[in-house]
Order: sequence, then C-alpha cells, then structure tokens
Amino acid sequence: MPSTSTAEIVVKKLHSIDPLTEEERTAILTLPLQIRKFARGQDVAREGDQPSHSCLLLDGWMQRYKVLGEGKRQIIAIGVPGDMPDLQTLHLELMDHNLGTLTPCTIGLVPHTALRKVASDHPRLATAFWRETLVDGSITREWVLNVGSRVAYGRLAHLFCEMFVRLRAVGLNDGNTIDFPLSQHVVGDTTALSNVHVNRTIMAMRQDGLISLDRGRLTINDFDRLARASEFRTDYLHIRAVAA
Amino acid sequence: MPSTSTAEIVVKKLHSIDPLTEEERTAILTLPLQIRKFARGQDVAREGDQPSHSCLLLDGWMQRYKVLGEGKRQIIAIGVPGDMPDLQTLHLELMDHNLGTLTPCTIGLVPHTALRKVASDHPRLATAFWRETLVDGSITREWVLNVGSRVAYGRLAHLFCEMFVRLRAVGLNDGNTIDFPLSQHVVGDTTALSNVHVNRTIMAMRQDGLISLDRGRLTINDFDRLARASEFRTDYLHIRAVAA
DNA sequence: CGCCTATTTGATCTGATTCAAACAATGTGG
DNA sequence: CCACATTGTTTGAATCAGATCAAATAGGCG
Repeated sequence: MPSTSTAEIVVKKLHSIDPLTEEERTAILTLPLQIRKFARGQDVAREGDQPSHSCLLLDGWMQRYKVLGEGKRQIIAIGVPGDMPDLQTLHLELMDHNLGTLTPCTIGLVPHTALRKVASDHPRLATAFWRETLVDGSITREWVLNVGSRVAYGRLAHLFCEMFVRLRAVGLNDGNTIDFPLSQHVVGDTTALSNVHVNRTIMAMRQDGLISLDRGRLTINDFDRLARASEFRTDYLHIRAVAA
Repeated sequence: MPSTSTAEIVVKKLHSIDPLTEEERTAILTLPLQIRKFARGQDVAREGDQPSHSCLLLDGWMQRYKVLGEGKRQIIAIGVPGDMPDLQTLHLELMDHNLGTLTPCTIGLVPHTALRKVASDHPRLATAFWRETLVDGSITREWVLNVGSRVAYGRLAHLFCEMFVRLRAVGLNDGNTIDFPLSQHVVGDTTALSNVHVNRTIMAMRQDGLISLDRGRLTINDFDRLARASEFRTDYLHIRAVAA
C-alpha cells in the first residue's frame, strides 16, 4: 500500500466502474493536485462549509458523518483510496455533513474550477464523475437497508464484504486479507451498534470461522458464507472490472 | 392536487433547488412524455432491469425499495410529485433496487436519449439533473442517520418534517396540512419499525399535540416542536426557494 | 350486509444497550 | 528500558426499546 502521491489510484477506481481511454487517464493524472497529509481523526470539511476544492483520497480511510445532539455519531459513508468523498460539493455548494479522517491520510485537493475544466474538455470524464456520485448514492441506499433491516451479525458481515470488494476493486487486497483500520467503536458508529455488541458479534463470527480480525488486518476466511449470512450481492457497487 | 399531466410540477421541483431560465423551463415542458397511469402497489422497474427511460413523477407517491430473504422490505426513498425517482439509470444502467407506486400514480416516461439531448443542449439543465441526483443522495444519507441513530419518536417526527417540507417546496401543502397517503405498515417499512410500534408512537405524538393524522391527511400542529424532537434541519434538502 | 384492509390495544419476548470493570496493546517521557 | 497513561478489546450483569404474537375494533366499499 505505497503512498505514491499521484492520482493513479483514482484512475484505478474510475476504471473499475467504467474503463478510461489513455487520454482521459492522463487528464486525471495531470490534474493540479495540492497534496496534503492529515492525522487521524481530523476534519477536512464541516457541515455548513462551502468548499472550493474536492478531495482525491490517495491513501488512508475517511469518514463522512453526522452528529446528533447527545453526541451520537453516525458514519454515513466510508472512503478508501481512490474515492472522491466530497465530489458532490461540485454542485451542492453547502456541506450537509462532516468529512474527516479515520486514519492518517494523504489527500489531493483539486480546485472545483480544475474539475469543471477537465469535465468539459472530456465529456466522458464528466459522466464518470457523475457516475462516481451515483455509485456513492447507491452505496448509501444499501446502508439504509443494512442499518434498517439486518440484525447485528448480518450487518457486520455485510460491512466486511463491502469493504473487501471495494478494496479489491482498486487492487488493495492481499489475497483474502485487507487493511481494516477501524476500532470496534468506529465500526459501531458505522453500523449503528454499540461497541460492546460489535465486540460480541465479531467474537461470534470468529468462532464461526468466517473472519480473522487482528491489529487492523481483516482476513475473510469464507467469503461465500459471509456473503450468505448478510445476503451480500455486489450489484449495488456497480463494479465492472477488478484492478490488475 | 390536480393531475395536469404536464411536467409543470417537475419544473417547480427543479426550480426549488436552482432557478431555471424561461428557456430551460420550456425545454423541460416540451420533453417527449409518454404519460402512463399506474395503480397502487405496482412495480415500475425492478432490480436487474436496464431501463431506457426515466420517470417524471407527475402525481402520486412512489417508493424505491429493497427486499431481504424472509420478506423484510426496506423503503430506501420516497418519491413525491416533481421527483425523478430513477434519474440515476441515465448513467447507472443496472437497477440495484425496485421502483414502485405507493398510491395511484401518473408518470411521464422520458427516453434517456431525450434527456441526454436536452442536457447537452442546455448545460445548466445537465447540472440541474446531476444536482437532482445529488440531493437524492443527500436525503438517503439523512435516512441512514434517521434509521441508525434516532429512537422511534424522533424517527417518525423526522419523516413527517421531511415530507412536509418537500411537498411545500413544490406547493403541495395546504397550510400545515399535506396528503400523507401511507399506511402505518408502509411507514414502518420506511423507518425500520414494526407497524405496531409505529402505531403506538403516532398515538403518543397525537397525545403530545404535535400532529393530526387521519385518512391520509397529515396536519403539523407544531412544526417547531416536531423539528426539535427529531433534530430536523432543512439544509440536507438543499431547497433554495419555495414554490409560489 | 359482509368482506377486506388498516388501526388500535394487550401481553410477552428478545436483540441490543448501558453500566461497570478487567485486561491487553501501544505509546510517551524520563 | 521501564513506569505510567491512553486507547482499544473483552466479559459480566441489569435493563430497555422495540419486535412479535394475538385479538379486538374501526373504516371503506362492492
């Protein structure tokens, strides 16, 4: 998982959903990037902000989240390398949620003006960007289902399946193993479960031989069973091809 | 709530998010529409379909939903007049969820080709369409929060606030009263609560003097208190102007 | 009227939360 | 390199919000 500080990983991500031409690829790679490093737990954009840049997440995991009165945090979306987690600010000026880091992150900031330019120069990239936001919406819909209709066991199983498939799509898997740098507390904020119940459920999944999870590394021991336990299907991710 | 069978209501909806020029307005109104009526409870598109048209919802309420194994249904989104509930199929060919009617509906079907044409002829309409899908995503994110983090009382209060504000944005309110044609069972499928618990919670809200709900008509007796009970804020709806 | 669907109420059960405390791992400064 | 602080994981016990099961009541409609 090298942090090359280029948009190569973003090209991979876009490519996994719809192939890019060589020309489009270089257009992405030559975007004017302001590379910035963020520590874990920092906010990059807050509710009410009107960013003039969007993020290319080059390395690390990010969270989009909302907070309710008594401090309850709900993670709305997780960003992994290759994602553009606030691309929507290109057309929705006002941030209606927070964007922050879950791990130390390397981020490429691109001015909206540059994104608009590349989109108008390369119509298929405009479509690719739109599609990126649509897939984002599709994942969010699946999360409504996950949080609303699955019991804890299936809910966690589904999260593990999703993160595995998404990372694999950009080549960030190591066989059946991926980085999974989330504490059980954070997993709870993602799946709307208490950290205690997350712990008990993960223990059960280990017992059942479905996963191993230790020190930020997750191994899927039996993907099929995990997918069955959570009724996981890949269609909502709209991934066409897996990175070489 | 007349069913005029024109896209006027869609113009109003787009207008509420970002004003249209007269020219753009007529471009929408002259879209080639195939008007169709659907009975309550019918599917218009199913998971796995690859529609070549998108819907303009002219009259009635629609649902986007997913189903889990043992028959559990989760409603992912609700569409009201003016919405384009499957606009995303313009760029995500494969339906990853179902789209159906919650009431009798009047729908204008527009070929994707016609939408692409009008978008390329009127770049600001292309943006408006994109924005429409982004607001859709924003609402879905709020639903993750709603289903994941609010207790039953706040969850229902939030749904009532949202539907009221959305309908008001297109002029479909009558003072503090709106049509609310959902059975308590459907409300349960929307909020991830059992119909029994929905009933008990609504009874409590009536007791508290927040709402009246009878025969498909919902009156918000105290919007402020309802909004406070659910920590409702309008920002995520990205509504700029309310219909005249 | 009789049928069907939706709402309401009661009683019981359960998945998950909360509170509390022990234990393990990681990091920091002296 | 160790003492200590900090953060994360694990386990136990009590409690609760909401689900489930069951049945009564109320509307709407041919």
